[in-house]
Amino acid sequence: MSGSALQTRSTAEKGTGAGDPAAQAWALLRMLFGRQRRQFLIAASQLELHPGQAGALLTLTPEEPMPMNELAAQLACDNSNVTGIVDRLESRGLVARQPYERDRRVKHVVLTSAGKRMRRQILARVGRPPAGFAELSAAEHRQLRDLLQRVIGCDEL
Amino acid sequence: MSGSALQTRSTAEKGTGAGDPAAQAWALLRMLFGRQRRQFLIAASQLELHPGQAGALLTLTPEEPMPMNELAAQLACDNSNVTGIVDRLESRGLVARQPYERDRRVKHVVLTSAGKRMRRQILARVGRPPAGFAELSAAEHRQLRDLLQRVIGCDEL
DNA sequence: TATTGTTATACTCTATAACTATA
DNA sequence: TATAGTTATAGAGTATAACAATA
Repeated sequence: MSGSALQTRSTAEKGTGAGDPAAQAWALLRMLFGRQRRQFLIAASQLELHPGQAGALLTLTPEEPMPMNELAAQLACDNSNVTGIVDRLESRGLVARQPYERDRRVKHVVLTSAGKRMRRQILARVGRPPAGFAELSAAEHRQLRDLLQRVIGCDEL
Repeated sequence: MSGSALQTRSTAEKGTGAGDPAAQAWALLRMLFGRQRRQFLIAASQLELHPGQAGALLTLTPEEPMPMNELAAQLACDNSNVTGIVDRLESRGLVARQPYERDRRVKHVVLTSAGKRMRRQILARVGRPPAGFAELSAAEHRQLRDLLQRVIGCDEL
């Protein structure tokens, strides 16, 4: 389990650019999604984490605890699944379960310091933008940010 | 296996917008990645496909056959893994293995017509851009496309 | 000798259903 | 009655190692 068989090819990224600029822009975004996914899987493998475990570590914020419930929703999987994922992360000392006083059915998941360290390692591998990103000017970064805000429909940030 | 427990929440998408416009733009892109991933998992579940199977169907193009080898690289997983995924897709009649004359070690995977139909169904659920995307003007679509081209470092398209 | 794909193994992911404890 | 989390189960994903066929 050392990620030896994983590679970073980027072939088969063609045949998607037909049509108007809107279709082309969306095709480029989907290409970015694919690259990001591959990079994520490779990073997880190198850190000896299964994809679900790495996803959970990224979903958990270093600051605030998250109910198992919410974690399942973020990972788009069943609650019973999260039980197992948190079990394994807990047995490796990466997360901990905390009781929640205000509703005693709920358990909160928090990153341990080892978990925060591991999360930073994942982010160091997948959380950095591609090389071309840094070459944009400050004005272009603002332009891109504003366009993405409207695409997402998110007024915060 | 009917996707009943899957939801589309979009909470916990905050705390990532600190810093300069570049960091904000990248945070927005990562937010889009997360949304797209959740949408993909929900779509796969609704179509009674496991994530790996749906990923394989999306990776295969309707036109040209792909070696098992290449499919494994695209999915960032081991060759032995692809054997099982293709086995199950083949038993459902969604793909077929083809011999490759020029190198008889290689087998090509092709989508059957049922497989192409299923692929279109996946794309109908995850291949459409978010609502905000359609609201951009033609000029803004071109702007976004050009910025993304430079981010990706891709001169085609 | 190296590579493609398969098999065997062990472990993890995933959803469903049934269960406990709490609300 | 409804909800949060667990358990049990069955099937699928995942990497490693060993193997056969081919290059």
